[in-house]
Amino acid sequence: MLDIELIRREPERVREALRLRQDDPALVDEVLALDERRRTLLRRVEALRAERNRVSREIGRMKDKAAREEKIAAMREVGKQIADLEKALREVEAAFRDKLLWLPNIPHESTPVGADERDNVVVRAWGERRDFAAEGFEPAPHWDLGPELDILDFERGVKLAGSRFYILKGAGARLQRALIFWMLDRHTREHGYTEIYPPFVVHKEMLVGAGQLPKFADNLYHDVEEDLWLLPTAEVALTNLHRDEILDESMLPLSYVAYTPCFRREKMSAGRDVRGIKRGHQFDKVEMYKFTRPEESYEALETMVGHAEALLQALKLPYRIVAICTGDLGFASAKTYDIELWAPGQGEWLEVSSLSNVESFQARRANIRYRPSGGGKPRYVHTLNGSGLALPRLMIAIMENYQQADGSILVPEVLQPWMGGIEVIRR
RNA sequence: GGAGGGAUGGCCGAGCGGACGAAGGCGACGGUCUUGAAAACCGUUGUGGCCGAAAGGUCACCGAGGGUUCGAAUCCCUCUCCCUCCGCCA
Repeated sequence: MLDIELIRREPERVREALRLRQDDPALVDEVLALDERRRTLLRRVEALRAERNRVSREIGRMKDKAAREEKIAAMREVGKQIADLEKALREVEAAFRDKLLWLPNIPHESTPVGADERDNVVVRAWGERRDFAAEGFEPAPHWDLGPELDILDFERGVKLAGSRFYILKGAGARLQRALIFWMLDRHTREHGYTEIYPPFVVHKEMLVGAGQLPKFADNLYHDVEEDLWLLPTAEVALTNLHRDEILDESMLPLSYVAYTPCFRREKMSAGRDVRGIKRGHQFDKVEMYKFTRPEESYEALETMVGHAEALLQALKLPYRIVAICTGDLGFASAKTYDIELWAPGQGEWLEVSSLSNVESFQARRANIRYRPSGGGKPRYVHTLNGSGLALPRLMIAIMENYQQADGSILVPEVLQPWMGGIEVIRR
């Protein structure tokens, strides 16, 4: 959510932000019009309430019966007016808040300007892509390797839950578990994160707080009976950990990491990436999350990118870091880096991590503030989120990059302690 | 799922229709005193909105949402959460 004062003060800046995102800037003017109506009504209601409060206090002290009745009758009228205005105000306020929730974040000045993903900028790359031609064989895609090795079963996944569901089996399931354990260990022991195990379902308000609702309702699963919503990412739970709290500045920065499954309906991606495990309705992810002071959030973003990179370097997987341009930027984000891995089998770059500084966008929605050490008014924190890392795509990259000519897959060295002695996955 | 009890400021806790944004205590902060500290004493100590250049004014918030009333922390209704007992269950 954006600061309404900023929108009032610099509407053109907000309109420009929407244009940069390829969104319609008219939303800004709708918000401003509602804000104006809201304040007009507020002033009128409050003036009447002030009068009622004043006269009611008088009535309490009055002895003269007739004069008293007269005042009560007058206030009864005022009460009716107040009730009418309050109803109008409630409606305008609801509309105002709703509109405000549809406004995306303002891109940071360092976010590259561009229309769509073609304008994203590769900021650096690490590692050498393996030369399969020199080794004399064609790398196979994971959707062939997995079933061949009996570690991946698409048919039975579909049988249980429909398309876009799959089963990991044997060494495949174990490899994913090894990755989760190993990543959590690195983040908690070396990168200073506190591990969190959250509920996998949350109240609707948590999704509003994190920015998924109202705009992305299509992509979420929810339980109608209890109105509980399945996490599309652990970010939703982590954002709301400190909802409605005023933190001490000395507590900041707070760094959390959580492993959770993530659930997405993928309605909007129907027909895209249907092969393999790249885009499922359910996937696992280890998520990093930080609450920082505003002054240090951009530094924290770079640090967090480093934490994700450290994992890929340890896994010896070649990757590149991409700065997402304004036209491709996520709704809540001011600045985002994606980390992409090369998948030689299916021949494409895979996004295994998306790391964003959303500044105070989520903090405003979820009301997360901190008290400056020197005293003074509470201020909104900045929050950052980043995958560290997403499992299916990491699995794809490992399977396809570590495959051998005979169809077996080597287990990356750092994972071997977690694999119970398995060094090579073979039939 | 059934029966009963509860939810008040950073914490504890009073208030149960009229000057209550809320007694009292604790904690925290500032001051007096002291070589320093403690004790004692004095003072300060919530959040948000609206109007205003500011000073200040005003509104709202006593779990949440409705309602009754001239007036609600206090009365009524609905919901949520917590506690105790019973039932059921990984």
